[in-house]
Amino acid sequence: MAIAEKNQRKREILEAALTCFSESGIESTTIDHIRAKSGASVGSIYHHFSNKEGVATALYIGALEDHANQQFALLEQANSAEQCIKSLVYAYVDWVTANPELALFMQQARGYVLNGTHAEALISRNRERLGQLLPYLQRHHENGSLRLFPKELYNSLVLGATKDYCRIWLSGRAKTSPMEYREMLADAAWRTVAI
Amino acid sequence: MAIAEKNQRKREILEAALTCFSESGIESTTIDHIRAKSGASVGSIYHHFSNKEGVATALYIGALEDHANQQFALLEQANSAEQCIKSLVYAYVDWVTANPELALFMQQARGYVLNGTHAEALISRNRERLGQLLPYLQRHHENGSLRLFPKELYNSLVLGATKDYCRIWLSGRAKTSPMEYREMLADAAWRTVAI
Amino acid sequence: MAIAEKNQRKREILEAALTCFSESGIESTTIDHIRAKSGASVGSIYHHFSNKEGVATALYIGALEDHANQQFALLEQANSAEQCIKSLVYAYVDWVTANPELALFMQQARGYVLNGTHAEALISRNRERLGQLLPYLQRHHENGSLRLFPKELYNSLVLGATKDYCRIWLSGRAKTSPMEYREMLADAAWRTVAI
Amino acid sequence: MAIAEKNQRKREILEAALTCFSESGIESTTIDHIRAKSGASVGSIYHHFSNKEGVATALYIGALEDHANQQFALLEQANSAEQCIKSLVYAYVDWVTANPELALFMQQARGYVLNGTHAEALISRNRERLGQLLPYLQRHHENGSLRLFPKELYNSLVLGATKDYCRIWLSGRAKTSPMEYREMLADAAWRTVAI
DNA sequence: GATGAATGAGCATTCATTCAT
DNA sequence: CATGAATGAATGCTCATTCAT
Repeated sequence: MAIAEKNQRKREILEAALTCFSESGIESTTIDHIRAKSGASVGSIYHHFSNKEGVATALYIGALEDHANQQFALLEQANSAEQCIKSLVYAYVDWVTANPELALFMQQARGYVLNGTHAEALISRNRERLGQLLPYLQRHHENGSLRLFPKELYNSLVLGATKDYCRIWLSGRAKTSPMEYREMLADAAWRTVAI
Repeated sequence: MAIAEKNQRKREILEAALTCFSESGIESTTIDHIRAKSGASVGSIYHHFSNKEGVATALYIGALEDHANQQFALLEQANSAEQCIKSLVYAYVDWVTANPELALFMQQARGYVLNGTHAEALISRNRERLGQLLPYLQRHHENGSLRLFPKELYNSLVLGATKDYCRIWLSGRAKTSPMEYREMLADAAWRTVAI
Repeated sequence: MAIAEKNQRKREILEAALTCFSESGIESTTIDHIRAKSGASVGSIYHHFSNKEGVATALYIGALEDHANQQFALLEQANSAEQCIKSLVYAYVDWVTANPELALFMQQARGYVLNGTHAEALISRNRERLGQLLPYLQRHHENGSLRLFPKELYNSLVLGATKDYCRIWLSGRAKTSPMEYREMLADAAWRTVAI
Repeated sequence: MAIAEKNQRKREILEAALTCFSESGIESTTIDHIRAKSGASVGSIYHHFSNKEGVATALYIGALEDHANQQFALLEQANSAEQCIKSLVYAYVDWVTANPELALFMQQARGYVLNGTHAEALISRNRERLGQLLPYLQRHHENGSLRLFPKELYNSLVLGATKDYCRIWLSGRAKTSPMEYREMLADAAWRTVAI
């Protein structure tokens, strides 16, 4: 379970919220839905999270953290440029298929959360995470095994296809799990950026 | 302008709605916002479009049509597998950079419109359009110049990176116009599916 | 009736609100109380007044206007310093006894309305009204028939006792109508500021 | 400091409440505001005072007591009708300028506290206090140095102007401290009721 | 005495939609 | 076709109060 929260009540609320969000979308989910599904009272929800936005943000940050951790775990085992690139695809596919509800939520959440009060905190955190990623890749640039691309294009080239298919799958428009295309997507990613 | 509507009042409403939608999101846009921006009355909006959903759907369908037309115009000039694949990228980049407001709207709209009354009509229309696309590609499959992939993966492999970067650009997280990366993205797409 | 509003619906709402406000206080009156008493719908209330505060402000301004008009009507008939001063007391007593609900409301409203969005408009309007009052009094200063006091003290010296008794009467703590003490209060006011 | 309360925690709560009340009004002040300002916990507030109303009432009664004491202290030194009347003004002005926060609170509190559970206790206490006042004045009536007025009008005639100006000053609408007008107000009061 | 999590009735306000003119 | 007043269900949120620890 990607929702790591010690306090039981908070966890119950977050889990209920996640289900509601991924079933009906964030904006269509009402506090009362979350209340009904979580068993907590309205007041309790507001006691632990200041806002509906607060609930979404807590979920969002937790998921981001979780995904980043798994990504780094895989990256650290990679010994070549190829393994490195493929790790990124693996990490994405693995996380999405392991947490489809959260993954679906994350797609809607960006627009919702990034308009809220916590936008700046999130953006700086994201930058930081990206900064941690770069050293891994740069190592291989120097070896000459990676094509040169504008930095801002890299992520899209490596993960674009994977993200797109995952999105389609999560929305129900494709039936086959990304897991089955894991290698294919990793190969394609590597082909895209390899010399 | 991608909004082709002869009736002036209807066009005014659609244009106002588009601006509102892309500024604040579809769900956060109220009929009253559209009324204020368009200069039409509430009653008039409901007279021309039966619904808020009706406004969004009209916009959505018009944009889809427009994009498809441009896509086919480019595809018809393509003489090789490579030109064919690249045309798809070009068409996407060109349309998005020419209609950024509409493009932003389309991303949010899918979720909104596909829950509404017109969902089925849209889905079948989409299938149809995809059906029109296939002959172009199949021609080249038979020539053996394209890799074999599961059909449902094709779109993501070809357009995934492009769509991802466009999304980032539209959201303001990247500054460089996709237009500048048009060739790079087209090359990458071709490299991904070429033998 | 001190509520002069041509639009019938608006008047119904204002009258209902006044009754509620003077019965239960402004803060304790809910929009739903006003809705029930006025027969209008919630939406209609918000259509005509942007706010609960908007309702209170409309009432407040209307009452202020009405009282000021009556005050000037009396003042214009006054030919001496004494008549002038007494007119102010008469106007106050007459208005309060003629509009006890409104008068009660005005006392609570000051604190409520003057914190809201319209505070500044009200303050400047009040200053203006006070400005119109001064010429009447100054005429008599020059005749030497009035004691000299700091300007900011004048109002309290002339009307303080009247206001205080009216307040007590409105709150139910005194039973005798201020109307019965009209002359006594006017005499006292005159004695306070006369040479 | 007019808040005399031996128990430190209770005093902290009362002082915090007073500040909140006079800053934002009684109804707008929440238990949580008081909690934050006092440093006590919600539970602690409810332990010491059974209610929000209980907090306000404690404050109200304490202030009433304090003011009454000062009033009698001055009255007892008065040897003539004139000194007696003026003492009442002095006591009022002195107390208000010494305890502006409390004074502001008292004005709002009447309406709030007199609707609550303790209303009757307060009213009878007030009557009692008024009863204690009468002998002082009656002494001078018999001497013929005071005008005859209906009993219920007396307080307003003597203190009306003073109360009114203090109210204006407390609300910030007048800048000059009542202290500076102490003699003027006392003279005016005397002129109003003297033969 | 102290703490703060939990409760839930209550409230102001929003907004899509209808309909008489 | 156009207008905008009217409707009322729905929603996010507040806050006094209780109570287990």
